[in-house]
Amino acid sequence: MDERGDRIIAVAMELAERDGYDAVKLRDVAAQAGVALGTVYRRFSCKEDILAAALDRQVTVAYDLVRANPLPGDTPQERLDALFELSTKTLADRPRLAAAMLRTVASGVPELAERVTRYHDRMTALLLEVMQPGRDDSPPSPRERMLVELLQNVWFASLVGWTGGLFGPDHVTQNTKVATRLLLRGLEAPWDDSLFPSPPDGSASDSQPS
Amino acid sequence: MDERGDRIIAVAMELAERDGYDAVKLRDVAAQAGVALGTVYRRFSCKEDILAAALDRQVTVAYDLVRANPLPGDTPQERLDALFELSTKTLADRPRLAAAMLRTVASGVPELAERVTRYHDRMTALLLEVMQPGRDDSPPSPRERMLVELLQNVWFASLVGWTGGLFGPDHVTQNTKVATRLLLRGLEAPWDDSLFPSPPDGSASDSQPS
DNA sequence: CGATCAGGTGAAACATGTTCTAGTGGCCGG
DNA sequence: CCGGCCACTAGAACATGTTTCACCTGATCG
Repeated sequence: MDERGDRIIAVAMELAERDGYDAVKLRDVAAQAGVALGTVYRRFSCKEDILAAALDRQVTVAYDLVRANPLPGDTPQERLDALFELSTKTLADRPRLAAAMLRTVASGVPELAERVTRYHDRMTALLLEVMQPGRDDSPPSPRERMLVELLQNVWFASLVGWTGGLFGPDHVTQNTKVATRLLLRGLEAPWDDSLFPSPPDGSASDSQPS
Repeated sequence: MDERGDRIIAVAMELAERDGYDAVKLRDVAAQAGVALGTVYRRFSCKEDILAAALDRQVTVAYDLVRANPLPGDTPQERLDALFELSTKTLADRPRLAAAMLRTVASGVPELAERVTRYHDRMTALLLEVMQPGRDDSPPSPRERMLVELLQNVWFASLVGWTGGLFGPDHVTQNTKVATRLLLRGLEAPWDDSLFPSPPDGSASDSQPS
C-alpha cells in the first residue's frame, strides 16, 4: 500500500547498513527511493523517525518469525538464551545499522515516543511469547512484566555498550545470559509483592511460586 | 588550568539544561564561553564530545561526593538503593540535560569511545565504592564486576526509557531497586563459575559465598 | 634579538537536516 | 465536465554542525 514509505525505509536501512548513521543523507534517501525530499518529510517527521520505523519493522519481522518457528529449548531460560543470542547475532551482522537504530531509540526526541513505545511493547510481547510459547494474549503477571523489562534493559544497555566500542558482541550475549540466570533465580524465592507494581489494568497479582 | 575548556563545557550544560540538546548551538556556546568557534573544535572533536565531557565531569563530582559523604545504609543493598535514588533524582531535576547526555552516550560515535569508557569505569568504581565503602582499589571479584555491570545496564536503559517518554522517573528507581534485589538474591546461591568470565588481569576468582 | 611554533581569532565556506514555495497532475463530489 | 483538494515534485532557502583560511599573539629556543 504505502509503497513510497516502504521504499524510504528500505533505502535508509541500506545506507545505514553500508556506512552508518551519517551516511543516511536524506537527499540520497529521497533520490534512491525515487521520491522528492518533500515526500520524505510528508511521511516522516525527521531522519530519526525513519530509523525508528525501521526498528519497528525489524522487531515485527522477528516476532512473526518466532511465532512461525518457535525457538528451541525446553525451559524459558533456554529459549530466552536462544532468542537473545539470535537477536544479538542478527544485529552484529549489520553493526552500523544496529548502531543507527539504537542511537535513534536513545535520542529522546519526543516525536519518536510513539514508535519507540511500539518497539518496546513488541519486544515485550516477543519475550513473553518466548517464555511461554503459544500463550494467548492474557496479561502477564507483574513479576513476568518485571523480568521481561529488566532483561530488555540489560540487553539494550549492553548493545549500546557494544556499539559505543566498549566491548564486543560476545559481551552482550554474556551479560544477557548471566542476567537471565540471576533474575530467574532471584524470582524463584517468595517475594514481598509490594516490590512489583500492580499492572495498569488492575488484574490480580500472581501467587508465589512453590 | 583549562579555563577555556571548562567554560565551554559549563555553557553547553547550561544550554542543554535550559532547552535541550538542539539548543546547544556551537556558535552560541563559543560566544557565551568567550572563545572562537575554532577553539571549540580544537578542544572537542564534535558537539557530542562536549556533552560526553560534561557527563565525565558529573560522574566525577558524584564520586568525590560519595567518598566525602558516604551514603546511609547498613547493607550494600540499602546503599545501592540510596545511590540510585539520589542519582536518578539529580538527573530528573535537569531532564533536558540528562536526555542530552544519555543520547550522547548512545550515539556510538567512535571518537567518544574513550570518554564513554571513562564514564563507564568511573560509574563502576562508584558502585563498587558504595557496595564496600572505603575499599582500596583492589580489583573486584568477577561476580562483583558482573553485578555492578548489570545494575548499570538496568539503570541506564531505564533512564533512556524515561527520556524517551516511555514512563516517569519513578519507574527508573523502581526498576533499579527490583534489579538490585533480584540480582543480589540471585548471587547468594552457589554458581558455576564458568558463567563469570575471568577479569582481564587474570587475578584469581573469588570463592562461593556461604 | 629574531625565528619558530602552538594556540587563538574572526570569517568564510561547505554539508546536510529541515522548511518553504510554486507549480502540476490526478481524483472526487457535485 | 468542473472546481477544489491533496499528494507529489523540483528547487530554493534557512539553520547549524564542521572545516578551512588568513592572520595574530605570546612563549620558547637558539
